[in-house]
Amino acid sequence: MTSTTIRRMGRRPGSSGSRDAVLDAARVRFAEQGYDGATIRGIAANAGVDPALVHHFFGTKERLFVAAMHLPLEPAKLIPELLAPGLDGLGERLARHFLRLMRELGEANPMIALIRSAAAHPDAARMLREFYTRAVLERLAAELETSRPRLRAALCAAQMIGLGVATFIIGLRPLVEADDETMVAALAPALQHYLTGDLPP
Amino acid sequence: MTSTTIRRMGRRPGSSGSRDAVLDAARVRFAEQGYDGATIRGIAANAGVDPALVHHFFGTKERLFVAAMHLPLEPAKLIPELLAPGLDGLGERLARHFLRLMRELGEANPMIALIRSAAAHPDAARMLREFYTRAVLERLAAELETSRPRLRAALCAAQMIGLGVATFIIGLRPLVEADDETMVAALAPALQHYLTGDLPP
DNA sequence: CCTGTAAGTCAACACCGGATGAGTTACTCT
DNA sequence: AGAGTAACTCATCCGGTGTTGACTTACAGG
Repeated sequence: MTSTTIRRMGRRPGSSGSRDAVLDAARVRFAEQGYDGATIRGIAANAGVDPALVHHFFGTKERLFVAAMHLPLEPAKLIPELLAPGLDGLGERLARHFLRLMRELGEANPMIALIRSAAAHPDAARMLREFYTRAVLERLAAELETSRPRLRAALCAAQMIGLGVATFIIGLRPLVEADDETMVAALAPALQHYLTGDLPP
Repeated sequence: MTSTTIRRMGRRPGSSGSRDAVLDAARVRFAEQGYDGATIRGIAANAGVDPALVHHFFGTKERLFVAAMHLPLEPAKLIPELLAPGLDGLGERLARHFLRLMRELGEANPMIALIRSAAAHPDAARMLREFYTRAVLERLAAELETSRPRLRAALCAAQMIGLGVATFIIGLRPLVEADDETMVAALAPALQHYLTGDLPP
């Protein structure tokens, strides 16, 4: 696991990419263990670097966390793109996009990291809530031409969060083993119902 | 917060109920902070008791956890009860039961505690997975007369887990504020679709 | 009454993780 | 070439945690 590279004092020749190595390692460990579970020492070891260097770059564990969690997501582009073809089939497009994203992010999945961290760390919960509310919920609500758009967006979010938790954190086998097409077939109608189905006023 | 009761050495006269106080406090703190976040000292303080007494009763933090997490659920009774009236309306009955359960459990909710703990603690994830698989999924699968019953049960679980996380851990406002009837109207058709809708073989 | 046992406290240990400050080496700019 | 700064390591501190062992007080059974 920890590479047995020889360490010496002082700066290395050339550009080392240590900063990025730390960020990558942080993403993986935060995703695997959450904010509290991940340790600076562990992240540093994965990055092949002294723990103090992490502090040199990022100051505190908290600042490292927010630096590592910058999502590779552009809701500002994504949402109009998903909405463009209209409300018909939106549930399916959402399901497909979500599943693809989960697969692509792999073991350094910042969404899983945030959920894991939110579990024991109210600040992370707040980050997640505020990010989602501002970046997704409000934006989607503005473009969804239905009743109670915020509630609908939140219901979709809950479904996708639940899928992530059940699959990647709890590891329920039927979900882990299901292929994407099956999941799309299962999810799309439910999401579509949340988005456009009848709701009491 | 911490009561300023006078402590003295040795056993107290009468029956103190300390053991139960510790269990109650443990349920609350584990639910609020997860396994790692909750501390023996904190639990002991809430119970108005010395930390060492917790060890005296339960030995280790882990054993306290499993003692505190014994769910007030009887899936063996619950599932036949929900299934008895048939597949029609099962989604709605499930939704109603789940929402009522969540409300009743309040701040000492062991399900939230388990999810929080599972986030950073693989053992808790395993507990949750095994409990759910054995007590709910297999039992439900045995009685659900549809295709792919395990996947269907897991999809329902994912939806309910997601609702719990989004509402109680992340705190998405539209979900926190929605009344039960609205939630039933939203959830029931989705759950019903998971249970009896079309799925690829 | 007396003895074992359970309930209860206190003080301390050992460990771990975040943080710090000093010291070292390399790049960059003038 | 020289000075300043950034990258880097080492040793250490400090607080918080689970856990332990010794000790004290009450209860229950013979």
